[in-house]
Amino acid sequence: MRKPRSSCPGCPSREKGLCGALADDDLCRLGSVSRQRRLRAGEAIHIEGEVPPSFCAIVSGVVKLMKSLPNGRQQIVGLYGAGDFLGRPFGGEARATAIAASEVEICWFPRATIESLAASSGAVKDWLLEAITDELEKAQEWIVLLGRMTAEQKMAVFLLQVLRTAPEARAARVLARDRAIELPLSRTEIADYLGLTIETVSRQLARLREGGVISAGNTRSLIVHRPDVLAAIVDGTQPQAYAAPAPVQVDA
Amino acid sequence: MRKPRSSCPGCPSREKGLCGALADDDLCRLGSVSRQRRLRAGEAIHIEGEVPPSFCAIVSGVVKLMKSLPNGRQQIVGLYGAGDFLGRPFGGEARATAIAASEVEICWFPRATIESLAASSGAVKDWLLEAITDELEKAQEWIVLLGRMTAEQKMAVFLLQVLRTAPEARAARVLARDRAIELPLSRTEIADYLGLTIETVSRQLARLREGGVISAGNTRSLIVHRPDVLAAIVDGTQPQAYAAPAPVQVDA
DNA sequence: CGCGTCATTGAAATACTTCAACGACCGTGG
DNA sequence: CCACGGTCGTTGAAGTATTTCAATGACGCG
Repeated sequence: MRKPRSSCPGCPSREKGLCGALADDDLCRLGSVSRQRRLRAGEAIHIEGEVPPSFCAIVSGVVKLMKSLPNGRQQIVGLYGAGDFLGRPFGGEARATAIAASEVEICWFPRATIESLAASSGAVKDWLLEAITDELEKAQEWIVLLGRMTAEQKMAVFLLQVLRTAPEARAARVLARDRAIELPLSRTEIADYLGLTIETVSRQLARLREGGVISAGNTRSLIVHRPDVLAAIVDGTQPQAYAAPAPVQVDA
Repeated sequence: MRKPRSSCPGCPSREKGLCGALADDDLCRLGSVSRQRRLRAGEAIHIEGEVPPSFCAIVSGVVKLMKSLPNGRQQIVGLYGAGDFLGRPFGGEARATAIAASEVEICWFPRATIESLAASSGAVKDWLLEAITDELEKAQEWIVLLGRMTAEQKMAVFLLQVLRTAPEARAARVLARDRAIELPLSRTEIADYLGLTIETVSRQLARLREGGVISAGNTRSLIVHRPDVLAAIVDGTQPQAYAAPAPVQVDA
């Protein structure tokens, strides 16, 4: 009957996520009511203004949290990946809409289960507290980016962030040259994330390409030749013209 | 020896703040190690990169949380007032600098006390969780403001926010006409809050003045004649030219 | 093959910034 | 008391980054 500690093998929530903070019997309780779900890109998980009936953990894929303005413009206020948790214990209705940005697998629990789990377990509250604190810190960094950075700097931050969260990031140093990356977002989504227009995003990428900092694969992938230049752009060194093109050229 | 529930009379943390969530004996424990402190505008409470030795509750005044960029530009990432709590249970070093924006009174506790309090009391954790969740939601709204709003809209949001948090806000409806308000921030601070330059802030206020939406007191105070116009500016109705000047004129 | 979506590129418009000068306010010290 | 210097806010003019509008190109799918 009991689920052993080794249940959900390979699920990112088991190690770094919420489920790792759970005692065995709580994990069992959660496991018995959880349901896996697979979403296609564009499908909504919960919608602004509605009370989400559930919490969920992201098993794989990327989810974007968005807010819309009356005029129809949108802004992505958060991005979540494998191991991240979606939903808040307090707060009735959702203040933003969560949508799958790629194909996404989620693990899905009734609201009441998590709430009673949190009520009985200090460890669960601790985990939630820490997760939300992290999220707040990221949000504050994003505030700085949106308030005080140029389009060029925003683009550089974004690319470095993708570099950092790429699958083989731990092994290869973030500043290693000539690394290929997959962009988790479309141009429109990048624009909504960085507070720019899609055209500006496109032009900034073109500029980086011309400067030899990156080179294009297809639209969803590219190679970052000079992450050091991206970093220099972010802290405002590297004023305008980029350094000499990457010495190591890829085949072309 | 025990502090009765009626201790710290008038302190905003007792009703809506953390101290309201405390059991009597915990409150006593906290009271015995707390110290009041008064800060002048500009004094720092804790500094980015340093481990704050303490937590504190704001008794009166306004505290700004700021982050600095390498180029020296600054961005306010949060604003805290009476009853708000400063400091996080997790997280060693502070990720931002907290500075008194006005004359401020704080109630000050050693880090260890709060941490042990949180460890033993579920109610304290709940309070922290709720407080941080609120803060995150505000941060996300600010992300939308910074990413997608024009200077005019940002200014309108700011004025409405001041209107909402003004002392007599509960009594007078937020949308009541001709209310006088005190600005809690200097022009420079408003600029750092809204992600603008000081000149743009000044010009937007001038425009609102010309349109009869507000009128000037001294630099730190003004009268909002038409909060409804401010609201219309925020949702993008009220394209450019403002409505007719306020029918009710102040003496002049 | 043609259509729809998504990305790129160009040219013009514009919102905001930057640079600069000026005015108001405030406390200090003569 | 008034002159002085400093900080802070306002205003103007010029510059620039980003947006907007518009056209074209690439890709995928029926």
